Amino acid sequence: MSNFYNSEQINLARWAKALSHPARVHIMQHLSKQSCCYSGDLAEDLPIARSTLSQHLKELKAAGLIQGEINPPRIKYCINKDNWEIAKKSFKSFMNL
Amino acid sequence: MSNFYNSEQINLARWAKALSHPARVHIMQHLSKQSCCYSGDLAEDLPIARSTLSQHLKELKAAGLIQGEINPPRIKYCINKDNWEIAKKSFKSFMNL
DNA sequence: TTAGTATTTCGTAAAAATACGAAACAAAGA
DNA sequence: TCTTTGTTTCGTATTTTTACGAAATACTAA
Repeated sequence: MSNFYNSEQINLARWAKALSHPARVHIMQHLSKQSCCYSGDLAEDLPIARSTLSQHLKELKAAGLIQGEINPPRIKYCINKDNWEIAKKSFKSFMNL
Repeated sequence: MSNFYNSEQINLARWAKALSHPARVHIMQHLSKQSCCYSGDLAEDLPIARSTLSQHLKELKAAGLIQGEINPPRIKYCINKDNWEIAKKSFKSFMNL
C-alpha cells in the first residue's frame, strides 16, 4: 500500500470496497436487521451460486465487517459490531453527516 | 444488471464502488473542502500519473459524484451537490446514522 | 462405518480495475 | 501560424474481481 494516503482515506476506501457489490450490500442489510444468519439463508435469497456467496462472505469477513461462528454443520454469520461502528463513524465524518 | 437487487442496493453499491479507491476518497475530500478545483491541483497532490488521475475523475463523474466545467485550457471539477446529497442520504439510511 | 448436510476451497474463465507513457486535443498567446 | 499549457484518450500490461461447478471438509445421525 502506498504510504501516501492517510489511514482515514485507506480505511474508508477499504470499507467502501467491501460494500461495492449489491450482494454484499444485501448481506449487510440482512444482518443489520437480524444481526446473525446462516450462509444457507442468504443463499436462498440471492441469485448466485453458493460458492460465489461464500466468496462475498469471505470478503466482508476480510474487511472486518462480519464474523463467522462455527455451529456445525452450519456457520453462523454476524455483524462485527465494533468494526461496523468504526466504519459508520468513518463514513459519518467523511460525509459530514 | 440483474433485476434481483433493489435500486437502493444497486445505488449504494455504485457509490461505494466510486469511493473504493484511496485516490478517489482523497479527491472527494479535497472537493468537499473547497468545492471546486483543477485536475492539475490534484495531480500535484497525488502520487499517480496524470492519465491515471484522469481515469479516476472520469469514474467519479460517471458515478455522478462530480462534474467538470471546461475553463480553457483547464477543466474545473466540482462536486455534484445534488447527487452527493443523495449519496449521503443513501449511506445515512443504510447505516442508520 | 456410511450417508447426509452445510459450507468452503479449488481450479478456472471472463470481465473489470488500475496503472503507465505516448499521442491527441483544444484554446491562448507569441 | 507555431508553441505552450492543461488535460484527456489510446494502447497496453498487470492485477483483481466476479462467477461457476466440482471436489473437499467437517460434523451429525443412522
